[in-house]
Amino acid sequence: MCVKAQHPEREIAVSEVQSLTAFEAIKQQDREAAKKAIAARLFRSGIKHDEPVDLSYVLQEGERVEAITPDAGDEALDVYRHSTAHLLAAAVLDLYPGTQLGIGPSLLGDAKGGFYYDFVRPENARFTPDDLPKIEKKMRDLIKRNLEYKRLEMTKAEAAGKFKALGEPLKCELIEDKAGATVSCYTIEGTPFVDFCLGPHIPSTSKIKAIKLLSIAGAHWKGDESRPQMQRIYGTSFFSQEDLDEWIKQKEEAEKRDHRRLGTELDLFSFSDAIGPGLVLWHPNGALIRKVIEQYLNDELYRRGYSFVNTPHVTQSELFRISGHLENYQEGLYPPMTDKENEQIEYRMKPMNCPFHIQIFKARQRSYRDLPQRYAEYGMVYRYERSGVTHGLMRARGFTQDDAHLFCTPDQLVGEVLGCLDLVDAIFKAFGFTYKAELSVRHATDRNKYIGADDVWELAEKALTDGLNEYGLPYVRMEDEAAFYGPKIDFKVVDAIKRTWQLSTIQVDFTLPQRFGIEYIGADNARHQPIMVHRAILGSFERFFGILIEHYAGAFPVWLAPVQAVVLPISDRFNERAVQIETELKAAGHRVAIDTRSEKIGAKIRDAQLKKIPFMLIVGEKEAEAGTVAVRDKVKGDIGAIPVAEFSAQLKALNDSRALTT
RNA sequence: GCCCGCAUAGCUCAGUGGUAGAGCGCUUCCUUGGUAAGGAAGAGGUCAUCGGUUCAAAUCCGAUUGCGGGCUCCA
Repeated sequence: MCVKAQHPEREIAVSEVQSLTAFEAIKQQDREAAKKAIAARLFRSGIKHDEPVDLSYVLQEGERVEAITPDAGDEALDVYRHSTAHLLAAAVLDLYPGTQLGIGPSLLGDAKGGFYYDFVRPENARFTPDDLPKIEKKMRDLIKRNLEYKRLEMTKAEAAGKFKALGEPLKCELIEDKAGATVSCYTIEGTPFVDFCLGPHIPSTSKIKAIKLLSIAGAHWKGDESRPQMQRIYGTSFFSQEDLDEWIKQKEEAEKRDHRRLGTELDLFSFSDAIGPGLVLWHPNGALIRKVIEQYLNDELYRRGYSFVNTPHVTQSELFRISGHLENYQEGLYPPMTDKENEQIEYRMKPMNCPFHIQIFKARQRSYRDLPQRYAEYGMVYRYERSGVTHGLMRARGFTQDDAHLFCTPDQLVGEVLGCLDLVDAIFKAFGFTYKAELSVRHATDRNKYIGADDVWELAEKALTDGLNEYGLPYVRMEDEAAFYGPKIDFKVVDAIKRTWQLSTIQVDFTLPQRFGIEYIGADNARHQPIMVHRAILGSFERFFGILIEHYAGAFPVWLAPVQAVVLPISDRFNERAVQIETELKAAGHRVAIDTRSEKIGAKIRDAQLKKIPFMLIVGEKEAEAGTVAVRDKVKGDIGAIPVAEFSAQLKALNDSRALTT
């Protein structure tokens, strides 16, 4: 057998060898790479094979390999963490015999950790947080012993028999699910651990350099709530202690930005047990920021030909029976209220605004000349999120959508899509977010789960695609991700610490116009069904505010800051002058506060810094005499004294341009 | 809804069966100062709620509520 081992740059012919392993092949080209390698990338007839392979893989004719070394990024980390998950399971089996194994994959780019393994302990025994250090210690012991990861290939029947004997029914179930005659298993030498696993894995435990177990969580087998719940242990691992430390540091940084913590510290919002879970109280500072955002949105919407509407928070259930929500989203609705005078009638808190906007459309006869109609509303909706899923502002039971519904003719659809794209772009830029677009279309062949005729779907998809192309916005096409009622474009923003959040959506809907029987009179004097577009930019004000708080780490830019500048007199002697300055700036429309406490200037500055106020205006002897303020920028520090009017003009410029930095 | 954990002053948190603590914040007084903490005194708690064990419970047990980490769900 002649096997060619190859380096990306230089091809080296390898002489006749028997059973050349990936490791040996790599070693012949590059001893250093072989030393660092944790797995190998396999090529068959020059084409990269789907799955990477173990270093112990025996090369077949026409195959070549490259080393996967720690600097290979996610590809390497994936193998490495998967192997760490196995190490975790081996340690658990060693410490807690009789534990059943679930699955143990690696996770990449996940805040929860780098891997997990699911377990079931015998006789309802449970892991507690105290167990984590013990397990971690055992993992380190196993690392020190440099134990080999071994791959075993066998028939399905053999594997099933093996796991049955081991008392691993869950593994047997997984094997049953797999197609194909042969399956692979992995062991870690010297431990009781055997796993049904595709691989590949690192050659031995000593490759693992830095580990940390993070948390214990409940998780259902195969994510199915009707199946028993298991205990999941989350952990992470890195190629070096430095990388792990860096990750921990970043995690701490994210925790410092937690909107729930900052919401309390900066007095932005709260929840009250007296009111109920997931129902937000906007405090003056938070509500002010929200008003500023709303005003900005108002301007953008008016300019783009939107009309504002207002609709009630409750409605007779009938409305949502017609829309189909009652049937499909019963679980997510607050329970009904019965009419006091007629038991036949029940009311619901509204989970969506669309049927209300449709009623406005239906309130009179519409001509094609009236279209498009663009109804916008900051509509508060109520969804009964299951207890245990609410999460600060990010997941609330009552929230306010920046909702709009566009009713248009088929010809107008592309234009409306373009308008939405332009709006999305303007708004995300104002807040300093970059973003990505995803076009979700229906399944390529399976059409059963969608409603609406093919030609309408094609029209809608074409309108969205044409819009994206005409606007010049790159996008990812997502097959099989469309809603059952139409295709959509979703937007994901990237925040200051590189996390992504889904915010906006533009959805074409064929269902509701049909269900509610809305129509317009066309130029042909016939009745036609309008096309309806749902669109939200921020999604919900509550969630968007939470994201903004974390994005800015609580330090809002001037145009959003609840207090834009605080006047700090050096001593009581200058309080009077300070009040004058405060009054003058307030009269000019700025949001200004004053600190007349009998504290030293250092303390006043410190407090203003902690409140993240953009500007501090210090007034002492010199400034009082000269009619100036000594300006201290929160970020840049002391930037010198200028006349009050000049500061006012500068602040106005920053505010009006919605500058993100000073 | 489910699994695990947590609940002590406005906030952050000590307190392992025997009369409730700290720092910050708050109030008052002193201090009147030049770019991230001046000093002193004081107020503030049915230890989430309900029940149980005990001579005695913040502390042990059970339930409830809320919060946190996950699972699941997300029109």
